[in-house]
Amino acid sequence: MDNRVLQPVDDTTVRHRIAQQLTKHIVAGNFQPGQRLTEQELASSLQVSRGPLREAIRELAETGLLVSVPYKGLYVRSVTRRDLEELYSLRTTLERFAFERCWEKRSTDSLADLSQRNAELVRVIDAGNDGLQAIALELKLHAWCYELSDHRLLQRSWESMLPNLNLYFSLHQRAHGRSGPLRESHDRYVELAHGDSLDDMLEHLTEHMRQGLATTLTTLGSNLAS
Amino acid sequence: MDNRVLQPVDDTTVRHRIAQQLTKHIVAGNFQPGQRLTEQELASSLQVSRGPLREAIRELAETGLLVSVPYKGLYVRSVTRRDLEELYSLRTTLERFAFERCWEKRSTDSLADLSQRNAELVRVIDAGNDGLQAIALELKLHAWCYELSDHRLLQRSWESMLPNLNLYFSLHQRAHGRSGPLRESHDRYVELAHGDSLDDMLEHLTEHMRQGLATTLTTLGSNLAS
DNA sequence: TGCGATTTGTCCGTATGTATT
DNA sequence: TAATACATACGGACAAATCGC
Repeated sequence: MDNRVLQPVDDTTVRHRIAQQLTKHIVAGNFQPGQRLTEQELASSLQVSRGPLREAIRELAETGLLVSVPYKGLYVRSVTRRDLEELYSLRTTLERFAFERCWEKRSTDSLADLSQRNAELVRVIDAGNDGLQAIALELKLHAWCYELSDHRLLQRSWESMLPNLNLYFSLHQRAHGRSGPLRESHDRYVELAHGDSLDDMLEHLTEHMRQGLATTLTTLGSNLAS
Repeated sequence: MDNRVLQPVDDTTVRHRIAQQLTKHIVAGNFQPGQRLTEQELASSLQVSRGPLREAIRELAETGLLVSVPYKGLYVRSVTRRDLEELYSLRTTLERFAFERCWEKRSTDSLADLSQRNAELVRVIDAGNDGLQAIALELKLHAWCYELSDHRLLQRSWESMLPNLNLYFSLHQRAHGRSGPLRESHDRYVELAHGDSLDDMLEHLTEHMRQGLATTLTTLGSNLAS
């Protein structure tokens, strides 16, 4: 029942803690998109030295949350319409692939797991007071097919998309006032995942993504950069 | 005519040079797969301090060429059959997506560019004395659809696969004696890219990948780890 | 055009934590 | 258990590059 949404964390290294802290701050909106960050500020505010901080910066730069330009500076990623379209289209491709890969691997246990994830998502949505948690649970629901696909490289790709998805959803929510994902938005998704037609699943998945992009674009609207 | 295959490099930072050097050494086989590396050795042999070295290590660890286990050590990636299958399957998915994306963007200029890349590949293969160059040119040929797709995130995905593909092909070549890609292996690929049927292109692409994986697996055979 | 200030990049010495023997 | 080797982390220093004046 506990079910930590966050990945089991290595608290062991400072570098990793810094990376998590930075990710959290960016997603939570404590930094403005496009804002410039200086290492000295970060180091002193996070109470760490520049060494592990710079290593953590390299990791976040790989996922795209931070943009590092040699000798010029460090910037928080700014989200453009193009970024959203690219992420959604690539994610659609990868999630379709994940379902193709996991389709034959489905079992009663794993399907029960999927339903469980949806139930928890619905529960938190109904509670209605923790949008960030709802976002995390929605992503945890979508993670199901990647985990089941048993494809480590695909899993890595998903995990590299995760921070960006978290950021986009979080921006969406802050723009839209308070609203996480819709309550029934994944019922058919889960239902089709239980069913017999992979084609139906893929088609709905594609439409689900298209819909998500559309609402995100309209909601964010003028809040997008460049 | 020059046409540097390698990306235009920032020589500006030591960190970047280290990352390139390490990549080159791993691909060239100067390190054994699974071999443990110590920072001090690397730092002294590369004549750099541990600071930028550790940052470069983070970058290579993200692409998978190096595996870093906190407080234990740093290891050169060892290639398993599963790794090959995963990379080929994911690459097939992404390259199909790239062609779908770039299909309408094709022009006489870009198609001439593609033919040019194939011509250079064939020329180096015929010369027959530079396998690594042939590998680089084959990858440059395949990069065409990613570049034309005008999808930065997809492009990034391709670039993160590149070092691994380089490594696999290089292993293949060292196991097979001296042999780069086959001379006519991409003629039909290029021909279909000029054609009118996206479906035919995608089908051939998928088969091309399947074939590549098969030959790689049989050639490497017992040289694979675990 | 140059100059100074700021910041990133780099190096080194040292101390601590961890794994392995 | 102790000891060794190494990764990790810290802090200070200097060099290099960028930006504003």
